[in-house]
Amino acid sequence: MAEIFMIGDLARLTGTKIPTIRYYEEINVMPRTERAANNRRIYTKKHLERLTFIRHCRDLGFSLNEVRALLGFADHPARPCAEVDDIARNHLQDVEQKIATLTILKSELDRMINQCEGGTIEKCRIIEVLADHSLCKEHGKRQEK
Amino acid sequence: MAEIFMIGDLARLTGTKIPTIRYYEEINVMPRTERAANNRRIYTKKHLERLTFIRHCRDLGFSLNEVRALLGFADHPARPCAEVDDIARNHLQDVEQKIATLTILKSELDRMINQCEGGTIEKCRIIEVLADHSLCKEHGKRQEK
DNA sequence: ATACATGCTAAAGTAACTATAGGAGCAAGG
DNA sequence: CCTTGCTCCTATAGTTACTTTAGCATGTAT
Repeated sequence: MAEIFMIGDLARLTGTKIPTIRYYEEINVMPRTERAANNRRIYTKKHLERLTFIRHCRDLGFSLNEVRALLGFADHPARPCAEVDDIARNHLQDVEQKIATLTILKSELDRMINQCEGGTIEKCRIIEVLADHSLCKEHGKRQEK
Repeated sequence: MAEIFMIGDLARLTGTKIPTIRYYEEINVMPRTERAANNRRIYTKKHLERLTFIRHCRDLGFSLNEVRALLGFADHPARPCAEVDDIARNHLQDVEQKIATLTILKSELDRMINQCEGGTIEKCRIIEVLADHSLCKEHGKRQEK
């Protein structure tokens, strides 16, 4: 039995705003769907999965272009590995890089927060750390792509 | 002796593009400065420090509005720093969540690549992993501000 | 029958820049 | 003296990934 969803259902189930879903359709990240007699979009479980996938990727910091590439994997599961291997490795590197950067970021935030003793701003280490680049362990490595 | 800087100096010293500095001025994150006879912006060490602060915040993923708030705090050293702490803690949570999910994604990519030995990726679980809502601890809280 | 929710399209607005066009000021080289 | 090259200026448009608004049609509940 084919379960069907309206756009609002997808929105609720994935935590995406309705115009965003329509936007994804416009830029061909989500496919154009069938329409009901009243012109409303009709979605299936496949669409729900695809949208969930897209949103997770976005949450993880992939650009929509990267998401398009990742969707490429999902869309052609039978493609020979050789064609895909490269892309996969690149994405892995991407992910590793992101984890690394976020980990550094986390430790800085940790450090900042722990040094703050709840006094006044005058003595707030957070502000101090943010103001003084030399207190930052990692520098010179701004902007990835 | 008052050291002065031109916009290009600030750009070099902070790793910011020149149009970005002008943009910061336009949106009042950086102040309007004095101009030299030839209409060029003149900056001082204060400006350099402020820009460094801003860039550091941005690198750590704070929005410009958050930066504005942080700059406001920095300007009022006598106030309690609980609010600063709050902004930082919220941000830390975000970052921790992202690391957790990326780590799952990484192991999935690892697995995909290792399993790929000249065959096909019939069992591409990547979409399942990323489409699986249950792997996402935090949901319903997409979109912070 | 009349709210009120839900859907549609099209267009404009937002954040945080980045890029492009066109032009001025000034030092050094031929 | 003139041109080349560097840095600066303003103003405008483009980019990414959405969000908001306007105006209207349809569907469901009372």
